[in-house]
Amino acid sequence: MPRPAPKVSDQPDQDSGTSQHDRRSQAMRARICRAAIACLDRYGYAETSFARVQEKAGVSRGAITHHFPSKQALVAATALVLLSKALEPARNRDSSDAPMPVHALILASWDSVVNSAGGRAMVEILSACRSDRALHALLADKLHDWDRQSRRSITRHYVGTDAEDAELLWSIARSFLRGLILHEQFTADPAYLGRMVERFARMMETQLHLRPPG
Amino acid sequence: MPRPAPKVSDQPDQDSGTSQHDRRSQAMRARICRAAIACLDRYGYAETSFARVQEKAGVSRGAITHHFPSKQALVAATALVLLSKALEPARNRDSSDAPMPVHALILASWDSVVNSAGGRAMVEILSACRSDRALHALLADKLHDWDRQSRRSITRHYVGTDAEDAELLWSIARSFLRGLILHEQFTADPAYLGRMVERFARMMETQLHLRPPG
DNA sequence: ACTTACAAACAGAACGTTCGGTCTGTAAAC
DNA sequence: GTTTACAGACCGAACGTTCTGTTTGTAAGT
Repeated sequence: MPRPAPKVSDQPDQDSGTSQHDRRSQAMRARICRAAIACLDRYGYAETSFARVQEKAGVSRGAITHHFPSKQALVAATALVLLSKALEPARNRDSSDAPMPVHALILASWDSVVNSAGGRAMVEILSACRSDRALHALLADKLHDWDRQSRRSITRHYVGTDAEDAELLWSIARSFLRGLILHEQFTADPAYLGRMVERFARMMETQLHLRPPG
Repeated sequence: MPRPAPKVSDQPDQDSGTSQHDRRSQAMRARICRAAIACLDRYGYAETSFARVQEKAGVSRGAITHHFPSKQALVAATALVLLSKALEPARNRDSSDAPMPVHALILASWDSVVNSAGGRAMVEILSACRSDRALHALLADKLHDWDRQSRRSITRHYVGTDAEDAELLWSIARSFLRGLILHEQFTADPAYLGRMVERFARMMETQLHLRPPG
């Protein structure tokens, strides 16, 4: 028995990243995913090709195909990066800091999550999931998990009219903000989107409230 | 002066369709667009190719390229078909019939407009407009016109807290319903979407009301 | 400590397929 | 007889994927 079996999983272990191989590898993956986000935002899922990502990231073709066996695998990995980012605004309020008021939470979600390169890339990915079976197979479970996590995170700090109302309302808010990205095609005035967010936040704070302490 | 100049506009005149040529032509265009809607729904914008539409419509390649010089032109024409359909639920209430209550209006918009093959196709088109410059050029003005028309149609029958509030709220509702199409990727339970629509409608009817008669 | 073995990390050429667009040919309407 | 409405072959480009090198880190044997 000469040596240990080579790593099979493409999901790196918790304690990996210590060796030079792993560190280089992770850095390359992150670099490629960052380029993929930019391409998804600018060109959309269909026009996001290996060639485009390769150019944007400044890496070789082989580097991409080595880490991601297919286009779907690349986009799925990129989606996981985006999802973990999208959980942060709620997560950093979990422990010591006080949660934001509903109005501020919605405005912040729009400004720093949905209406950003990452947010627009995520819309592209969700849209692609509808028709790309391979992508759907790679992402469906992860999206369901993330959704559960997001809803649980909200009910910890906010309440509606009953127990499950808060998560229902927050799902509504997420849907609205996502739809707003597409609404940009209907109006030439970008400020109108801001007015919509503001009005929506005003409506939401009549239904969703900070959970009273204790 | 031998004959009138050949048709240039892809928008048929009001009084056309009388000759056999025109009737056949319009029927073919409608047939192709109907197939395009099905393809956009099932395969998405990127995978909606001439070959797919050709197969779905049961026509030759030449028939498509004859009526639509480019893929973008085909999709743009399809979008116009969908937009005119999406205006109907509000339009048939314009004259004799009484407008629907807010709650019913939202549920009806979801069931018969957004959550249908046409509604999902429209989401694909709006998403594609973000990155496809040629498609954007063909559709931007039409979308802006449609948006104005939709907002005007709403303010005729509904009121919010002030003059422009109703159209703001209706734009919000449209964005939410659109975003809901993409939310389907987050939950394995399709009934959850229905609960979201119901809850949203309940929230909306506290802000948007039927215009009092007179 | 030095060699050897080997797998992972790239690099880049090559592949077959499919795409959107064009181009020629034919039949029917006007 | 001229134009329109199709039919279908054809083309170059771009796509995702696969393949064959080359380099590099690292652990095992000596």
